[in-house]
Amino acid sequence: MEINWTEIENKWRSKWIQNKDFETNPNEKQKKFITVAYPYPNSPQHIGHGRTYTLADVHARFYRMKGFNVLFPMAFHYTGTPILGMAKRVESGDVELIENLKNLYSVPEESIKSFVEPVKIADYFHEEIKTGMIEMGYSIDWRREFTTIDPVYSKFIEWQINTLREKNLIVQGNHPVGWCPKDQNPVSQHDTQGDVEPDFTEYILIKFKYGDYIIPTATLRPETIFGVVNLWVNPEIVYKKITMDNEKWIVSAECAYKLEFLDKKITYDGEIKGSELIGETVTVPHREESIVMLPASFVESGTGTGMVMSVPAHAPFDYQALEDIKKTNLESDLASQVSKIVPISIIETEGYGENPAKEAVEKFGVTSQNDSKLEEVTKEVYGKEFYGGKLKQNTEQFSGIKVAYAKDTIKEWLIENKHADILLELTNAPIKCRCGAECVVKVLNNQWFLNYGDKDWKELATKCFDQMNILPQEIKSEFQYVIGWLHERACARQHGLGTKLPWDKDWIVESLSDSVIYMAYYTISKFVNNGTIIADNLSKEFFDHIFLDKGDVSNVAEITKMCADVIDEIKKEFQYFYPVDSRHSGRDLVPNHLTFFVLNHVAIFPEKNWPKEIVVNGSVLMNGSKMSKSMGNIIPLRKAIQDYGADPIRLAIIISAELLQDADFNIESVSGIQNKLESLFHECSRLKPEKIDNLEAEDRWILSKAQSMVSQVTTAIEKMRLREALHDILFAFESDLNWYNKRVKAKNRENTSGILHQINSTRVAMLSPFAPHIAEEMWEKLGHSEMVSTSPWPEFSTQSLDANAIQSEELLKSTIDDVANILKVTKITPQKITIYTADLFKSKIYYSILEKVMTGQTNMGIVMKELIANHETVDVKKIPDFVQKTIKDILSEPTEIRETKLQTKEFDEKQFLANELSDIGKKEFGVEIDVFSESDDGIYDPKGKARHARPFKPAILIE
RNA sequence: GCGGGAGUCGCCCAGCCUGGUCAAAGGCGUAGGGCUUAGGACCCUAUCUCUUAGGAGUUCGUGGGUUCAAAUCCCACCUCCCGCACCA
Repeated sequence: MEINWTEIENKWRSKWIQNKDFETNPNEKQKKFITVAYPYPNSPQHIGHGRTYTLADVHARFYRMKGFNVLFPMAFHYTGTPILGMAKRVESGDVELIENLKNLYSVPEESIKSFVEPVKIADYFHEEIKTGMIEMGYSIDWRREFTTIDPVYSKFIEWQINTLREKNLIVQGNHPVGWCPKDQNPVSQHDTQGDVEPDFTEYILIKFKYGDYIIPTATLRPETIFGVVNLWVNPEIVYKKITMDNEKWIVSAECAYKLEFLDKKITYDGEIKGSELIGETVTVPHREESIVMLPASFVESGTGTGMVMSVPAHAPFDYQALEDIKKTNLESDLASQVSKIVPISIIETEGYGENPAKEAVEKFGVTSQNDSKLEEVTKEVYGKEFYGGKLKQNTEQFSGIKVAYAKDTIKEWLIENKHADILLELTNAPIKCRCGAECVVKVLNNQWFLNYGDKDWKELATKCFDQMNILPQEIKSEFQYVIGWLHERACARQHGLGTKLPWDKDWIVESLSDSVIYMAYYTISKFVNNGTIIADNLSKEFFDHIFLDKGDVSNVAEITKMCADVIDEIKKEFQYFYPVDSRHSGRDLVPNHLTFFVLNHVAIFPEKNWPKEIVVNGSVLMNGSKMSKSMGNIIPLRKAIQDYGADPIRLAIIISAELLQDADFNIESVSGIQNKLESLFHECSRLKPEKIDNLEAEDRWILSKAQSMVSQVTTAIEKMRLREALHDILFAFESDLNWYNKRVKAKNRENTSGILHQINSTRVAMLSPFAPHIAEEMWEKLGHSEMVSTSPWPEFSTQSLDANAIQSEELLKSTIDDVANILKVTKITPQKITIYTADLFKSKIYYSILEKVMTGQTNMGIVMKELIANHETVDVKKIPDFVQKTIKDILSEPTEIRETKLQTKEFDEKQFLANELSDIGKKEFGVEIDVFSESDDGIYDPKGKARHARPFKPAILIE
C-alpha cells in the first residue's frame, strides 16, 4: 500500500490550524522564543531555504513537546534593491528574466505583467513562500506576520535608527563604492555584466615637484620613497595638465578622469607629451633630492597616474627598465646621468642580499621590461619583503620596523606632510554596468554610517557573544573575527524599498540595517494585525515604553491615544517573550546579519534582553553540486513537496548532514526515507496496545535499549545534532529491533505486540518534530486519541535500564557470532555444538581484573603480581595466558558495558545460555546446542576445549 | 594575504571534542539468495588482505611526536572548499 503524502499532510495541517496549536500567547509556562531569518521575496524558496526553516521548526516543535510555550513567528523582508532591479528588467522586457519567471518559477503571465511595480513582485513571492511554509508543516504563529514596509514597521525602524543616533552610533562621512557614471548609482555584483563584484585598492600618490607642477606617482609601497632614484615616463603618452584642489598636477588622461569621482575638484589646463618630460628633473619629497625622468615602455596610462617612481633595488620592473635603458643610445647628457644612478637598498630580507630585484630578475632569467615573467617576479619579491622584510637605517625614523607594519605608518606620515595623496582604483577593471557603461570608483559624500568600528560597542558585543550559546561551537571564532575587523558600515541608500531616514528624507535605511532587531517587533505585530496598534501617533515614547520600559504609561496613552491597559498588555507581551532564545540562520549571514543582530541588540536593549543563542547551518547541494540557475538544478520547494511529500523532504535534508556541513539533497535519499517511513507506518498500523506481563530476557533488553535511545536522542536535539538524533530514531535502533525479532521468532512468541507498541509509540513521538504529518498519522494508527505534536516528549528514566538484561543479551549475541565465525572459517556443516562456560574461579579473577582495569591499570605484569599476592586468586599462576586475554577482552568493550558488569557481579552464564541459547541456536544453525560449565561433572569434552572458556567468552566445540 | 572548514575502507558519509566499544556505523553500488507472473519495493548473506577454530596482518591526506594504547591528542607539511562587506 502506497502512502498518499498529500492527503495525510492536508489532513493534519488543517487540524493544527483548527486547533490553533501554534498560536502562542503569554501564559504561566516557561517560554522559548525561536526565530529564523525572514525571507527576501524575490523568488520562490528552494530546498536550500527549506533547510534553515526546517531546522528551526524541528527545534520549535521539540521544545513545544518538552512543555515550553514556544513562539515561532515569520515575516517578510521587502526592503532592498534587487526587487527594484527586477522590476526594471521586467519593464525593459528582459527576455532571460521573463523566461525564468515563466518556466523556472511558473509565474502566471498576468502576474509577470504586474511585476513592473516592485511591490507586486514582493507580494507575489510573499504569498508563494508563505504557502510553501505552510505546506512544509512549519509550526508558525501566522497572526504575527508582517512585511518590512508596513507603516507601523517603518515607525519601529525610525525609532531604532533614532535611538542609535542618539547614542552617537551613527556617523556621517565619505565612503568609496563601485559606481556607474551613467546610472549615477553604486554598483554591486548584481548590477554588473557577468556578476563581477567591483574590487578596488588604494594607491598612495607620491608628489614629486616639477617646477610649479606636481608629478604624482602611484604606489602600493610608500616605504620605497626612501629608495627612489628616478621616475619612469612613457614618451608615447600625452599627459594632462590639471588643477586639482589648487595644486597643478601632470597625470594621464585616464587618471584625471578617475580623480573626478574621488571627491576632487579638477579643471583641465592643457597637455604635455611624455617625450617632453624625458631628461627633466623632479624633486623627491622629504628627501629634497633631484632625480631624472627616464623613458620606459612598461608604464601604462591606464594604471595609476601614468608615471612611475623607480626603486631598482626592490622593484624588478624598475631594475630591468634601468638595465634596458643602459643598452640604448642616449644623448650623452642623459647617458651620463643614467650611469650615475645607483640603486638604493632600503629593505633587509632574509634570503636576499643588497639588491633583491636584481637577484630575482637574474634568477628568473628576465630579459627585458616587456617580459611577462616580471609580474611573477614582482609578486615574489614583494611578498617576501612585505611579510619578512625590515626597513634599514636609511629610512630614518622608520628603521628597524617590519615592512608589513611600516606601510600604514609611512602612509599617514606622508599625507600629514602633504607629500602624498590617495587614488582609489578598480583592481578588476574593466567592469561594465548592466547598462553598458564602464564603472569607476566613487567617493560618496555625506554617507550615513553605523559606527561598528566603535571600540566600546565592539566590547559590548563581545561580551554578549561570550555569554551566548553558539551552535555549532566552531563558528564562534568566526564571529569573534568578524567583530574584530568590522568598521563603519553604510546604513542608508538612495534607492530601494524601505523606511526613510527620519532626519534626512533623501536616504532610505539600508536593508541589512532595518532587519537586526525586528524579532522584538513580533511581540507587538499581533496587536498591529488585529488593529490595536495603528501607525498614526506612534512616537518615540511608545516604543521606549514597550521595549525599554521607560516613561509613564498614562503619558504614552495620551500621546498614542491608546488605552493604558492595552499598552500594558503589549508591554507584558514583549517582556514575556523577550529575549530571543534561539536565532536560526544560514552560515552566509555570519559576517553580516547575525553579527549586526547582536551589535544592534546590545546597543539598544538592556542586558537581560540580549539574545541567548545562535544556530547556524550550512547550505544545500543538489546531487553534490551547488544549486544555480545556470545549472538548472534549483528545485522549488513547493514542487518538491508535490513530488515527494513534505515529511520525506524534511527528513532528507536533516539526515544528510550535521549543522555546519553542506547537505547533499538527492532523489535516492528522499526515496530511501519514503520507504523507511512507509515500513514504520505499516508497523504502527499493525500494533495494538496490549497489557505487558512476564517480561522475558529479550523484553527487558529491548526496553532498556529504547530507554537509551530516548536519552541519546534528547541530548542530541538539545545540541541541535539533528542528523544524529534522526539517525538514532530511524536507523540505529532498527538493528536492535532486528535482534529482538529474531529472538522472539526463535521462541515462537506471540505476545510481543504490547512491547512493540510501547516502543514504537516512543519512536513516533520522537519522530514527530522531524516528520510532523506522518507522525500524527502513525500516532493515530497506534490508537492514541490526542495529537502527537502536543503530547509530551518521552521521558528518560535510568530505572528502566536493566543492566543484567543488557549484558546477558550481549553474551548471547557474541556467542552466536563466534559460532558463526568458526563455521565460516572452517566451512564445517555442524552436527553438534557444545558450549562451555568458565568456572567460578575464573569469574572471580575476571572481576578482580575488571576492577583494576577500571582504575586505569592495564599493565599485564602489575595486574599479575597483584593477583598472585591475593590468596583468593593466587592460582592464576597456572593460567598466565588467561590474564592477558581477559585484559584484552575487557579493553575491547565500551566503558558503559564494563560498568554494567561491575554492577551485576552475580551472573550465571551457564543457566542463562542453557535457557536461551537452544531456541535461537537451533534457528540459526539447525542443530541442538548443549551447554556445560567447565567444572561440571560428567562433562562432554572430547577435544579438551572446555579449559579455554573465559567469562563472557565461552569455549565452543563444533562437530 | 587574513579568517574559517575539510581530507576515513569503490562512491557518499559517521566516528575525532571526551584516546581503548575501531578493520572502523549507516547509505549507495556490487555479488549471491529469498519473495514476486515480471519489474519495483522488501528481507537475508557477503563486500581491506590472509586464514579449515572464534585468529593474524596492513589501513583513516603525508611525515614526525606524546602514550601501555592514536582515525581520535600535539607539531610540521601537502591538497581542496568557503568568507573578506555596504549586497540580500
